[in-house]
Amino acid sequence: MEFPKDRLTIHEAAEATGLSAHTLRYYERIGLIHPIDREENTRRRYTEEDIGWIDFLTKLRATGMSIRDMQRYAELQRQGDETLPQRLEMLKALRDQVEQHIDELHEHLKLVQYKIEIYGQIVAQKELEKS
Amino acid sequence: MEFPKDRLTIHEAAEATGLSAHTLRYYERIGLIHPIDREENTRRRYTEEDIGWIDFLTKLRATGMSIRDMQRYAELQRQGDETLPQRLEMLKALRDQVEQHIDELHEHLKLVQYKIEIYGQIVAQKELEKS
DNA sequence: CCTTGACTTCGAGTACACTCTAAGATGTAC
DNA sequence: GTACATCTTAGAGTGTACTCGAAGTCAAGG
Repeated sequence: MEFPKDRLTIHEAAEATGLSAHTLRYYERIGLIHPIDREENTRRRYTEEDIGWIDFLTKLRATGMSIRDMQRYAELQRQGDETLPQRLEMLKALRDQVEQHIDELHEHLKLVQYKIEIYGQIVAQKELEKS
Repeated sequence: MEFPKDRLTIHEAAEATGLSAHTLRYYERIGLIHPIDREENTRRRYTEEDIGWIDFLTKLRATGMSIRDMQRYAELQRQGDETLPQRLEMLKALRDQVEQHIDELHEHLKLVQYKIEIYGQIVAQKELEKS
């Protein structure tokens, strides 16, 4: 068995974040995640803070931010507090994009909903005719 | 010059739909669009109806529907009215997906907004200190 | 000690959705 | 009728974001 662990193995981190171990290594390789500490051997051990950062990344991903932009954001983050204004700008741009995307989805949703109603009526009508 | 045209060339169709001529041919090749009529020569001429269908496709795309699913939908459409129930099901599934996606975007937007506020305060504070 | 299995790196492979190119045919302008 | 632009097809190439595989290392259990 192991020691009481406040730090997660790569598979536990994968479990916790919803990413695969492959993807976690990939993200680290391309600089989205800082080099994770290795404990007592060559293997990665993830802290709660690491998991928090990865969760934030997956949320950025889910908003549609590209890997390239996430790399840029992570790089700024590593450079410390003097990059706060740039990060703020990135987040504002992201917010605007996401809001626009949501509006567009609502627009398209209306059309889909309209088609559902039309098709639904026709299908219901045919059901009636059959009986 | 040409004859009074109620039908669009591929570039006019591209203009009208926001897709490229390349993409229009590609969509036709993979069966998203039925074979477009060729008028007086070998060249495609798009009707208003064609444009309408392509607009619908781009809206489906914009909701996140995959090319594969759009192929399936287009195939059902070609098979005629007896496939209405299946198409209805696809649209309902799409609607649910899009609604879920919008909810998720709202969730992430909240986080981004929160960060913007925090970072905004810190940045504003630093501005004050400088002066 | 030796097997088993999970970890490591790093480069190759995959899926998706285009996007472009080459080679040839055809239409339009002078 | 001869440039020149624009169309055609089929197939190759691109960008993005993973995803996998091979080959090697390491650690615990029997």
